Amino acid sequence: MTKAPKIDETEHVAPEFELQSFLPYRLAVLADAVSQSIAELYSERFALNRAEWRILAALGDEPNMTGKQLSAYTTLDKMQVSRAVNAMLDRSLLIRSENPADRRNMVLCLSDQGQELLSQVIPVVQEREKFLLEALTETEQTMFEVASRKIHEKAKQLLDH
Amino acid sequence: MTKAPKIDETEHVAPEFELQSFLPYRLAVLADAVSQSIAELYSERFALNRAEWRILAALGDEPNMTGKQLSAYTTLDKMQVSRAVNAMLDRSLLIRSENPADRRNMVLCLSDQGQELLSQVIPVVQEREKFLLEALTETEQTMFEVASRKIHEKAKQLLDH
DNA sequence: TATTGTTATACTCTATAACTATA
DNA sequence: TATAGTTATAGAGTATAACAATA
Repeated sequence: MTKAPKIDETEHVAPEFELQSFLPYRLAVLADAVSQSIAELYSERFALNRAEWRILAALGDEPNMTGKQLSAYTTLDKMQVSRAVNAMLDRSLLIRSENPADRRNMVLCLSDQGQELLSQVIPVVQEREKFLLEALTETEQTMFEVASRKIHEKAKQLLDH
Repeated sequence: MTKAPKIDETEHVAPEFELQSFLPYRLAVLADAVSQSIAELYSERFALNRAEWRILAALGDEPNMTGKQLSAYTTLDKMQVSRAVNAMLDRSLLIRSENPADRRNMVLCLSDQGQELLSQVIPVVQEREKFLLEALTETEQTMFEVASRKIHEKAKQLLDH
C-alpha cells in the first residue's frame, strides 16, 4: 500500500484569521458606529464638532481648567484644544481669563451661553446613551465597563513605549 | 418660623455629566488606543494603512471578492476600497481579474506576495491581540464580545435612519 | 533652558458628486 | 435607468515643528 504524497497545506497559506472576530477591528467598528450616532446629535443640532463637544462637557464637569488640563481631560492634543477653544470663544461659549500666578496659562470656563448650550446637549446625548445601554443588563453594563478599562490599561502600556 | 428662600440650583446648572463615564467617549478612547497599538505594527513594519490592512485580511479570509463585497466585509466605502486596491495592485499584492459574467465587477484575490505579506502580518497582530486580551479572563472575554455585539446592534439601528 | 499656548504648513482622510463602462 | 468602480476636488482632521511669551 503506497502512501499518497501529502500536500503541504501550510505553503503559501496564511494562518487562520478572521477580521470580524479580531478585537481591534471589532472595537473600531463598534466605536465608530457609536461615535457617529452621538456625533450626529451634537453636530447637526448644536453645530459642535467632536473636540468642541468634549471641551464643553469637560468644562461643565470641572470649570477653570487650563489648556493643558483640558488636553489631558479630553485626550485631545494641545493644538486641537487651542483651535476648538478659539472657535468657542468666537461663539462666546467660553470665557478665558489669565492666571496671574503664571501668565502662560489660559484659564477657561463656560460662559452662561456655554452652560446653557451644555444643558441642552446633555439630555439629548444621555438619552441616546441610555438607548444604547438598553442592550445590556445592569450586570453586563458593569462587566463591560470593567473589561473596557482593563483592555484600555493594557493598550496604554503599549503606547507609552 | 419663616422659611429661608430656596435657591434654585437648577438655574444655569447643567445636569450631572462626566465625560469619563460616558459610554461613547469611553469607547472612542479605548478603540483609539487599541487601534493605534495595532496600526503601529502594520504601518511601520509592513507599510500598510488601515484600509490596506483590512483588505489584505479580508481577501486572506475570503478570496475572489468584488469591490462591493470588500466594502461590505471591511466597512470601508467604495472609494476607500478603490484607492487601497489600486495602491496594492501597484505593489503586486493583489491580482485583479474580470468577471466575464458582469464586466463591471472586478474580482480580487491576493497574489503570492500578498499571501506572503499577510502570513507575516498575522502572527504579529495576533500576538498583540493576545497581549490585550490577557487583561481579561475567558469568561470576561466572552461577555465582552457579547456585550459589544449587542451595543453595536443598537447603534446600527440608529444609523439606518 | 523649559513650558504654555499659537501659528504655519503639509499631509492624510473623508465626503460629495461627477464621470465611465457596463448592464 | 441602475449599478460597479473611478476620478476630481474640496473640506476636515492630523502631525510636525517653528514660534512667542513667560517662567
